[in-house]
Amino acid sequence: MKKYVDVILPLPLPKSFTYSLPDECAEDVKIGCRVVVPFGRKKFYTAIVLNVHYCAPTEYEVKDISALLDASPILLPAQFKFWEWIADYYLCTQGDVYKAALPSGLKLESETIVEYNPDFEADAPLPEREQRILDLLAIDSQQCVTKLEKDSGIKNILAVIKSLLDKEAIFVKEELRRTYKPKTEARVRLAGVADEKRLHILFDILSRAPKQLALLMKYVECSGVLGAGTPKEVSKKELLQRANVAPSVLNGLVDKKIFEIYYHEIGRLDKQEKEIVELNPLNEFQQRAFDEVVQSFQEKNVCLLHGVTSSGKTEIYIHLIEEAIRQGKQVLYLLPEIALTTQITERLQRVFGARLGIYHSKFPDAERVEIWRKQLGENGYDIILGVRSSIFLPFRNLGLVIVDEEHENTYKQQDPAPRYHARSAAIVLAAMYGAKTLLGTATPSIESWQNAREGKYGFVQLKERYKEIQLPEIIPVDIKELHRKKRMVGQFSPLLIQYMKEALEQKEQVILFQNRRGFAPMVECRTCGWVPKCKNCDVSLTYHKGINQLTCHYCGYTYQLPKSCPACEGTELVNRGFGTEKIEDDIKILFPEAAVARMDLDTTRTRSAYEKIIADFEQGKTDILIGTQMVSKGLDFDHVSIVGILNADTMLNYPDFRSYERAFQLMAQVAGRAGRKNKRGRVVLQTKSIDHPIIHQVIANDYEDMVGGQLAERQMFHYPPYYRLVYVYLKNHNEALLDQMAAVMADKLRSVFGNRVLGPDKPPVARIQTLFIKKIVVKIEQNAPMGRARELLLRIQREMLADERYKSLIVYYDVDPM
DNA sequence: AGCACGCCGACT
DNA sequence: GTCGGCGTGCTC
Repeated sequence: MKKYVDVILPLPLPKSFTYSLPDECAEDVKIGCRVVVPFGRKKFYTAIVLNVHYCAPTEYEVKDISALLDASPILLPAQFKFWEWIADYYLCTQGDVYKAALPSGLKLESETIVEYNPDFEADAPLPEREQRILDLLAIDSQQCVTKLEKDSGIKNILAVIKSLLDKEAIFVKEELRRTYKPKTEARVRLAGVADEKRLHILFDILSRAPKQLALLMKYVECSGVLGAGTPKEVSKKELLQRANVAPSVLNGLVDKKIFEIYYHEIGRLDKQEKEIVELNPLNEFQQRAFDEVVQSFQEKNVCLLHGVTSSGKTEIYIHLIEEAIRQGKQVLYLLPEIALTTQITERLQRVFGARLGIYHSKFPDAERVEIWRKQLGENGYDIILGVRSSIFLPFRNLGLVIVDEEHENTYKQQDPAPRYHARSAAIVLAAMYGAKTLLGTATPSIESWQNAREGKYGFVQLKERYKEIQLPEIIPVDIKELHRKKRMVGQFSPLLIQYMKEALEQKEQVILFQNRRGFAPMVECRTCGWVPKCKNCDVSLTYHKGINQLTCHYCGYTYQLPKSCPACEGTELVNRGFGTEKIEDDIKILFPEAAVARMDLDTTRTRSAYEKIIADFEQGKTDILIGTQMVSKGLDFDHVSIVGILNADTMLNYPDFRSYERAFQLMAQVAGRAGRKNKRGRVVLQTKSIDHPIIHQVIANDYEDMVGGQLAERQMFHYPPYYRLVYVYLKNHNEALLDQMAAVMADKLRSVFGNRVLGPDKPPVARIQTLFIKKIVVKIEQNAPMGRARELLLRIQREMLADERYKSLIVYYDVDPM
């Protein structure tokens, strides 16, 4: 009987697709295996088998799968359940989840390759664009479409290719791009027999080639080929190193057919055993917190650990991990992207050695593929330390999930779908495995705080700082007043400059913090006030001094900086706004002697760049570190005596219901970087709103006061944690039609959800790549059944799209937006 | 998503 | 009159 499979494709399509299995692989296909399938007219995708059955579809013609990629599943059954939950809860497709979950090395896609036909002779001169493609193909006869498009600069390249194809000037084929290559090592062995007799003959032959002879001897020594048992394998690199000869010597021996080179597949993962140190004993307060956490896990699945900065939360995590491993369980330790530094990885590596695996988006993809594979087997890592996406890794026996810095909003994926929150998803994942979740932070998110207060989560507090480091002194500076009196030097108050001077004189370090949000550097015409904007998106462009270009932060499009203003022809285009780059320039003028480093998205593109900035600062090579929120995360520096918060108002004025909460968290975290073992640190907090309650709460480090105030507001205005939010985004090319559709959709929503619906509104960025956007907010009571609300939302979406007039509407959701 | 088909305006 | 623009629909 013919066998069929239902598969998930890596596309935002709501349903699965059915393919038939050719007889050769009918027996071997299992749920969770990857298969290559043809989809649409020419494309091939890697799909995941969801289901194997004998039920022949009748509505359409079924295609065969093209290939089976796995002998055994690469997804464990528990993961399917988890994917389903994510797709359901966050209102996206399983294909969206699949795309986010697997490292790209496991998702091969086909690519169209264009090949030149050498027999082609043109009857007539070709159109210019077609000729241009052929000229490119003359250089390299086989190229992929994307490359040709880039090199030729032709916009609608498909039409040109189709025309050339009709003339039989070119051929096309679909090829699977194999992104994952196993790492191999070149190894050396003797060609032919390797007994003592032959070796003596070889020694004689080489008597006049001393270098080659020495290399052969070294090989004999390394491989133990004359000893008993099988000779050891010898890597080329190691042999050359130990014999201390040039590669040409080895090549000579290969040419003489004495040696041969072969390649052996090796893993990329670090296997070398590290020296393992004993756990640090917990101090009295940590021990008490540890016991309380263990206690709370007796009754509750989730526990919130609220520990002030530098209270040694990590040490408690380490002891909990140790405990979980002793019980034969696996641990997932989540960190926000920016906090995953060498500091924490080294600390864990020292204790857990090779039992620790690290999963980070800045690691090479091939390495992530290998970690995935290792996790599938029986001896996966005991601990995975990773970012948001590591919740998708396979686990056989998960026992504990730690979400460190749980308040961090980078745990929420913004774009593209799935727009999931790794904290919430991790709690669900843990529950599926019967595992426990620990949320740790110095400044809990209001949601988690509320859950703890209501008894849904356990709650443990740790109020004593480690080694009695004092909390820093926070000094507010009213820059509104100083600006009025013209006492400010650029972005710096006299007090901050004075403190910085003192610190630098005493060889102490300084951190300056400038929130990026709302403060991107822009260019403005001094004469008419013209500001360059993106031609696709409704945003002003950001100026990057390093590359002297303007970039759109939404679509990534770059522009040359115009020489004169296109509106008034004025030539004075000035820099507006104070990004970290501008501050760096000013500091270099104010403190020419000081070594300055900047840490923001631009300077930390690569993992090594990021680590270098931190290492330099740690080792005192840098005196002043200027940065965005990145500097606030989980870094412990020993010689920072001054922290400057340059402008608190950018955080307070952000138009978002979470802005006060976030401002408090950010400032509290940044302030926590100041202070050393024997000297109290100082934080200069510059603000124009000196009387703002949040400023007072930061100065007093009064988290509970902040929460109290915020909870009251959230309850009054119907926001989380009392209500769940769902943002409904609507997109269309036609602005007028979009407005109309948004109004209709909002009415429909109001007819079911009543006054829980807000909008439609224009979001801050109302147009992205020629698509106009509208946003409708739906608020749902925290204790209302979410499943029912989701059904209603989806029903209304179906109704809209069923209408002849509205079928060009694009709808997507952001559940629990940040 | 990505690709083909089909309908409209600006050019030879 | 055709070429090439993009809106619409379908993919097992």
